[in-house]
Amino acid sequence: MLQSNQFVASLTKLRIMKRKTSSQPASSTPPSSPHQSPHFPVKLNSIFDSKKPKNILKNSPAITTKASGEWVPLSIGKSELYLPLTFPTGQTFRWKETGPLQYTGVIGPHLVSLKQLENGDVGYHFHHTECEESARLALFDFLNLGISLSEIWEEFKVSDLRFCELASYLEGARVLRQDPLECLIQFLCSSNNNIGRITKMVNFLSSLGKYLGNVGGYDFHEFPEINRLAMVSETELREAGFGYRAKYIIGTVEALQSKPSGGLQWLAALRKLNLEEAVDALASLPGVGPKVAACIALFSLDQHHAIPVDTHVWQIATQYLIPELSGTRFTPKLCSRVADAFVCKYGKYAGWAQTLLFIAELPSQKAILPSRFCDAEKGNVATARQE
DNA sequence: GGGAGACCTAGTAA
DNA sequence: ATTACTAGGTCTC
Repeated sequence: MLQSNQFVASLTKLRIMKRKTSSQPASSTPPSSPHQSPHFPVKLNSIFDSKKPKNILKNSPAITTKASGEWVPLSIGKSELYLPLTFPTGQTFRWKETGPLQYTGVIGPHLVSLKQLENGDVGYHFHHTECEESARLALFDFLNLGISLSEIWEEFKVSDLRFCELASYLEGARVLRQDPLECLIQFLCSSNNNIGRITKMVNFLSSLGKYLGNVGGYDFHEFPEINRLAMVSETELREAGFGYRAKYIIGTVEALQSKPSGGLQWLAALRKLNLEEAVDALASLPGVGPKVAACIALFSLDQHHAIPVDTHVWQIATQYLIPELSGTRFTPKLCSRVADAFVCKYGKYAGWAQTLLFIAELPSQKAILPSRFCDAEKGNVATARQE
């Protein structure tokens, strides 16, 4: 078992003690944006504005914020959270890079920026929030700070030499605790798709939510509620480039609306089930198969040993975990086989281990890893491992 | 039960 | 310049 008590304790302390210790010198970086803000078809917004002028885009006079000012330190250090290995690695498509080592996103109703400070720690800054205290709680929750990354990594390192080596280069790759609805809809968009287009699709849906502000050239919105999502037609989604996933969104939103307890509550309840039950429940939604279900389970439902098995993970697994299957083709049936192998090797937090191994396979990371980590990838020609 | 095909689309490789 | 294939899969025969 894992003892993260001290860690939680220190966090609690952090929360309780009003930082009277004069605020960090804070490397403030107003996010001047070299980025151009993504564009969405504007027509949809106007269409729906007329239908339901409610809380959609009631853009209070454009709050254009800069994350200047103070970065409040989380006091957890880089080993607990390194932003570039946590945010742009496929867990969420809602956060944007708004500066050097700086990412901005929305948690519930709160618009927040995070920045890796010069001392390695992470600082946060709320742009738009009505209650600083609840925003902070939401942030800690979202960052999954109740779990000590370094503690669980210690166990992985002991049992796996390769993990140990990779970990020294890829410190701070944390698993987030996202909102289940947001996570579900995002990964519905992800099937058989690439990050660029997924991001575009997620941006489109996000823009239906309440506008919160602009940071670094990006507009940020609360994630739209189920009823708001239900107002979009399949045709509109297709026109927005969703392809066949349009009907997944429509179908899933309808299914959620029809839940007796309400879709939100139904989703929230999945956090209390065991992994298999949660995955089965998710898979009852159109467009949710084993891979997507595992992503949602791991990234939003506290199912820390869920393993999203895709082609990459299949490669990893057949190379290092179940070499007897190397060379064979990946089929959905083998999903559970792979997942089992990961859990067997890494235990309760296998999903967290998988996350690091997955990140190590990304082209962006391969580039900065010593070449010996890449050798085995080409094929199993020279699987020269420790023998 | 499980193995092929089809499905949207943009980007890259032949 | 076309064609084929891939990319964080799922659904349907």
